[in-house]
Amino acid sequence: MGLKEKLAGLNKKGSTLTIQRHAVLEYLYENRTHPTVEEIYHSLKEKFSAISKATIYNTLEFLKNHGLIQEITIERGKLRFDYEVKPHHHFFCHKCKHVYDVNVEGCPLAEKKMIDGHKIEELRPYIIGTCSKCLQKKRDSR
Amino acid sequence: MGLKEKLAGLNKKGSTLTIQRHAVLEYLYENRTHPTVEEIYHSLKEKFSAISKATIYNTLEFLKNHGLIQEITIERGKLRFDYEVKPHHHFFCHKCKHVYDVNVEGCPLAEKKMIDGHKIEELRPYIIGTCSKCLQKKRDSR
DNA sequence: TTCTTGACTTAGAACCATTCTAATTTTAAG
DNA sequence: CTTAAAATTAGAATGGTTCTAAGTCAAGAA
Repeated sequence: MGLKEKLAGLNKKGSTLTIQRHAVLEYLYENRTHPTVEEIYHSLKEKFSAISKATIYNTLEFLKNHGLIQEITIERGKLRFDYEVKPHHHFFCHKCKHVYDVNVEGCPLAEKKMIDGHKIEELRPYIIGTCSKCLQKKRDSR
Repeated sequence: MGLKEKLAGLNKKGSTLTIQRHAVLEYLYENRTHPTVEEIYHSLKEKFSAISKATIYNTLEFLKNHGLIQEITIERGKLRFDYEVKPHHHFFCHKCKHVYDVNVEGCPLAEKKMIDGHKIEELRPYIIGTCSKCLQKKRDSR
């Protein structure tokens, strides 16, 4: 979904499209690297020197609850966020700490609403390993 | 794999099977509820009043590196551990905070070693939602 | 057995990501 | 313009995890 479309969806009664919210969503739109909260905060701090970390957290929670962004908890004790909400797998390289999107065809959970009587609300298919770049570095260093 | 088998594997040179390590592994063997570090610590504290939290963390790391237990990072900012290391999906209920094992047949990643040039070392297929018990409670309260 | 060395454990401090709080500012509605 | 609700802010508080330095234990060497 485009940025304008998502922004438009926020201008409904009960919610306000503030400059801060606009900025956070726009940042995620432009940076598809699955940034951490810290990264988002530091970048926005340059534009909006008064912005507070609490606002970043509040805004990310707000955007998530409106289904506009996705939370990623792939790395120990650190939150990351993704502009793309369509279900897809994430790969985390424990060497360089990068998160990659990966496409997995034929996931049997893709369309499921329930499993074992539990209601499925969100899929978080995480894969941990060493990414192609780090594998290459290891080869080069031999 | 049985408890005795795993314990036996620890009595090799370079590593020591201490009382604490034995206790942690045994606790996980007996408690398949995907306990948090805090839960493990509190329970073992009753038996071994001198045991330290650092030991719990060290031991869990140690057991994980020996492939004897599995780390679960399904809940924001909290580690959980699982005696079972065979790949299986986990379901987290955001209402009651319980983690359930679920069996998913036909996962296309099950046997894969690589994806997009990245080396797969661990699968963490997490599902978030509302569990059957919490769904039932909601129904009852209407 | 005793000695020595390295591995392990301990208590508590430090760290750091996240959440909370209270005050202030902004927005929307009347 | 006024008012009330919502949003933002700075900084404190929280809480899970990691680090540190000191002490303890275990295994191999003599």
